[in-house]
Amino acid sequence: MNPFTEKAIQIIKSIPQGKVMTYGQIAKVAGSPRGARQVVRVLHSMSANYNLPWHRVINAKGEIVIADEESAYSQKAMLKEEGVKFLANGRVDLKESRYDLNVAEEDWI
DNA sequence: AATTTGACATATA
DNA sequence: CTATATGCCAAAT
Repeated sequence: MNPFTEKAIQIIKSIPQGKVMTYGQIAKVAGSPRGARQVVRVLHSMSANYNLPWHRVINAKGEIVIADEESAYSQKAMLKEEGVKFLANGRVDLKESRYDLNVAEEDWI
């Protein structure tokens, strides 16, 4: 694994309940500002193995754009359970629920 | 090894 | 707001 993937996993695991992060943010913090898609891959591929809270990862608009409707529905339900605020549009309130994370490099791994 | 593929982002019109 | 285009990089095939 490259550092990016490792960091991405750590970051995702560190997202607290009631908070969400965007793909772009995770990628950026993990070291690749344009690696949003890798975050997607990491999630989908590693979620089963690493027990990642994939449901706390959404796109930059706060909208759930997941291909699987069941997954999207579950995600929304879980987020609501955790206290994430949803707007009337069905979007997550990023202003309130986005988890801004600053990495100190050595703290990870 | 080479090519395709993604739970996407950002820019531009 | 929608639509189209382009970039991006690791995992999967």
